[in-house]
Amino acid sequence: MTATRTSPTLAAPDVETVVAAVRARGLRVTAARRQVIESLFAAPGLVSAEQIASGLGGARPPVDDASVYANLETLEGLGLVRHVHLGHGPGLWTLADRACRDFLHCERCGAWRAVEPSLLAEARAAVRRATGYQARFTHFPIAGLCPDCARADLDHES
Amino acid sequence: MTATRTSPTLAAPDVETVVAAVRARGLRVTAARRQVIESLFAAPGLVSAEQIASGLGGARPPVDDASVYANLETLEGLGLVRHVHLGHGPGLWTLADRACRDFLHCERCGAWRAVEPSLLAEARAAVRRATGYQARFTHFPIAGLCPDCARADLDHES
DNA sequence: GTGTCTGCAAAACATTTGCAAATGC
DNA sequence: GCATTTGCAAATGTTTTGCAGACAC
Repeated sequence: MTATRTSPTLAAPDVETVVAAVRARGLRVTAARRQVIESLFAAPGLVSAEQIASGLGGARPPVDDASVYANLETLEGLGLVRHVHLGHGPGLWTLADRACRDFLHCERCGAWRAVEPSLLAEARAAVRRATGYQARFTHFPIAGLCPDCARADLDHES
Repeated sequence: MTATRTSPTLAAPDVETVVAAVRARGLRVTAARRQVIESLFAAPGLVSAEQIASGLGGARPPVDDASVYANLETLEGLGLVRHVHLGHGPGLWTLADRACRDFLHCERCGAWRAVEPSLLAEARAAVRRATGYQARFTHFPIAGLCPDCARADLDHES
C-alpha cells in the first residue's frame, strides 16, 4: 500500500546503525533480517526482493522470498527502507536515506535517474497550479524519455 | 475507489466506426472482438481486462481472459485503444480517442483524474528544464495526493 | 519461556503462451 | 478453404498467506 512516512528519516551510514535502530524498536535481529539489511548496503542502487533473496549473486546463503518481503515491509514501516516502481517489473528497494530522492524513468531505454526533490520543486508547483494535485515522484516516478531517447525521437521524426 | 472524472468527453466515434476501422485493416470482426469494443464504449471510464472479460457486470456472455488481452493488444496496436497503470493493480483500458490524455492519480484515496495534456505543458517544461527528461504522463500517470487528501494531510500535521 | 521470525508450501493475482478446434472472410 | 481467432489449460512472474517449527531476547 502507500508508504507511511512515520518517523523522520534516520541517517543510516552503516549496517550496525540500522541494526541498532531495529533492535531499539523491540524487533529481533535475526540472520535473515541482518542479511536483507546488508544486501541493501551492498547493492549499488535499486534492487529487487528476488535479488536480495538470492544473495545478490554473492556466496551468501539464500533467504526465503517470503521472509525477504516480510522484512522489507517491516523495515519500510520503520522508515529505514523504501521502494519504487519503475514501469513494469518488480518493485525495487533501497535504503531510505539513499532513496530520499525523486525518480525519473525512461520508458524507452529503461534508464532511471534519482534527483534531489528540490530539483523538481518547480514542476511540482506547476502541477499544483494546474490541477490542485500535490505530485510525489518518490514512489511512482516521472515516466517519459531520457535526454538521449528524446533526442533520438526528434531525429527520427524530422 | 472514488473515481473523480472532471473530463469533457469529446465526440467519440461509435462502435461501428471502430469496427469498420478494424475491418479496414484486414482484421476479423468476431463476436469476442466486438464485445471487447462494445465494453470499452459502455464503460464510464477506465476498465480492467478482467472487467471486460466478465461482461462489465452485464448479462453478456463472458469472453475468455486470454482473448480479451489479445484483443486489447491488437486494438492498441491499431491505435484505437490504450492503457494506463494507476498505482498497483491491473492495467486499465480506454478508447484511444476519448478526449483526455494525461492522468493524475491519488496515492491515498485512489481517485484519478484525466486532463488535457496542454494543462500540464508548464509542468512538462519545468521537468525538461530541470532534468532534460521529456515527461509523459499518459501511460504512467502523475502520482501524488488529490486536493482533498493533500488538505487532509495538512490538517493532520498541524 | 514467550512471542517473534523463519522456511516451506500453496494461493493470489495479472498476464502470457501453446495449441486444437471454431469461424470470419 | 484457409488464416485468423477463440477458448481452454497451463505456465509465468511477483507478492501474499497459512502454518509448524526455530530462535532471539
